[in-house]
Amino acid sequence: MRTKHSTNESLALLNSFSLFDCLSGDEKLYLADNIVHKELDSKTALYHEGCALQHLMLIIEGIVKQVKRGAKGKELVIRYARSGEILGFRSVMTNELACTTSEAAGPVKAGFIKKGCLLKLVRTNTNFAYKLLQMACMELEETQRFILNVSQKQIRERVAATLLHLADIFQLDEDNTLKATISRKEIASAVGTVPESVIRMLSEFKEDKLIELNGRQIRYIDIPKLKRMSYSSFYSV
Amino acid sequence: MRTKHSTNESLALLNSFSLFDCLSGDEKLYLADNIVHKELDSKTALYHEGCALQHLMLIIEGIVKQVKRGAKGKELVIRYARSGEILGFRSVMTNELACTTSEAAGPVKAGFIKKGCLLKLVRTNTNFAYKLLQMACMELEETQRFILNVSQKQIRERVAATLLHLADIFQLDEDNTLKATISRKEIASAVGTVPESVIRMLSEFKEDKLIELNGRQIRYIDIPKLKRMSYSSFYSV
DNA sequence: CGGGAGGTTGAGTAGTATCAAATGAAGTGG
DNA sequence: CCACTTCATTTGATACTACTCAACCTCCCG
Repeated sequence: MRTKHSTNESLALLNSFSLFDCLSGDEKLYLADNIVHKELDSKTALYHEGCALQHLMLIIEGIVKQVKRGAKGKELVIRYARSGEILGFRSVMTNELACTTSEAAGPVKAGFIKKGCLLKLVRTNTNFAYKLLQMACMELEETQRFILNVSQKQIRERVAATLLHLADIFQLDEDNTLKATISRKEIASAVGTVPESVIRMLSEFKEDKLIELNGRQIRYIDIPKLKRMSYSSFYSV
Repeated sequence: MRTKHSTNESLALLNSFSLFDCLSGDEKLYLADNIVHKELDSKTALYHEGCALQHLMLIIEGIVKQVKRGAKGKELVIRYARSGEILGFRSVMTNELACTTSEAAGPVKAGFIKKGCLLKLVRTNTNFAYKLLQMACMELEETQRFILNVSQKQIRERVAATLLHLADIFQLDEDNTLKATISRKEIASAVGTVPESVIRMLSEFKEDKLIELNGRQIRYIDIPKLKRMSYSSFYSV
């Protein structure tokens, strides 16, 4: 779904992304005029693995789940991106195919910026290029930490870490309940395991009074203990 | 060990890195005057995890092993970088601490460029910033693929993939023997497992006539089969 | 010759995945 | 409102992978 927006609205949007701080007024105006706003229903894909991306995407509102498909079609959630973050710059920058699929986890408002439009700015404004570079580097570090997580930790620690990460991303309500209902299968994809293993761990955590479960609702009881459990996690800190 | 080099030598060096293609003559000159050449013995560290890096490092000759320390001190080889590649730009760009340790795998010649010197170029030459950005993005993709590898594949496939990767990095001699002798422990770190598991796999591979072993020497017999084995590997292709 | 480090092998085991079955929840259509 | 279907979740039993631990071997060096 594509919606119309005034230049002013688009400008305000740009100003809410620190990435664009370094743009001049003219540059912002140029960009603002070239942003297409879209509202996406839950589970709609912003782009698919294997496609050549033509746009950089700004998440204005909502959460976007970035997924990578592995052998046997087993999915792995690489990252949950939230409002203020951007998507697709890897493929846009390198001209290579997207190596992940991104889909809305819940209703999402996003801004699409044409590749050429972005590249023009990158090539004329060094500070902007520098800022993007920093972003890429930070994402790189996160990803490298993630490797240790998946390769050296046990399921118990990873489930704990994932729960904390989900709390951080989707937030908790006043009752300490996760503001999102996520299927066991999806949690498994984020942990890097199968749903059964997740269920067993959640049951254990419930037994140990770390969390309470009510259908898909998860209420966090003992967050400090979860943190200790996920020790050396890249999620926490 | 630090050695003196003429500006001309340094210039020639810069020209061998495609990264610097986009620099003007003056910029290259500036950089050339600010490169410190070092020759490092095997196992010498170029930098340590947890340090704030003050230099970008160019690998002029040799292989550098990038390692990350996990829980219980278990090491994981994130990457083998070869001549023509650069190290340390993540930390230099983001001002964050190095999240890996890099050490020479065999004798290495490297060029060190001061952080400030590099940043000056990044901030004045957009094409250069863009090029660095592309590099970061490519490394990001590799790292993401690596995640799938470690998280979804079995040891057998990962050992096969690692053998192929090692062959790619260190090259084979006319006898198809790996031009490097690597301890089982190090192979294990690259695979993400313990030495015993590596040994068992290597023995199996030997049994199946995929490789021949002679102490630390590995001779590759059936590379196509190894490739099939490591299917969907990020190393091969 | 003794000691140490790396390498190899085997036995035992912990941790996960797989498979199958039972339960529960959410429609759907009569 | 109730059967019927379908899908997600849960639980149990079992298989298997890969790690741990311990013993032994081999080579090298003092």
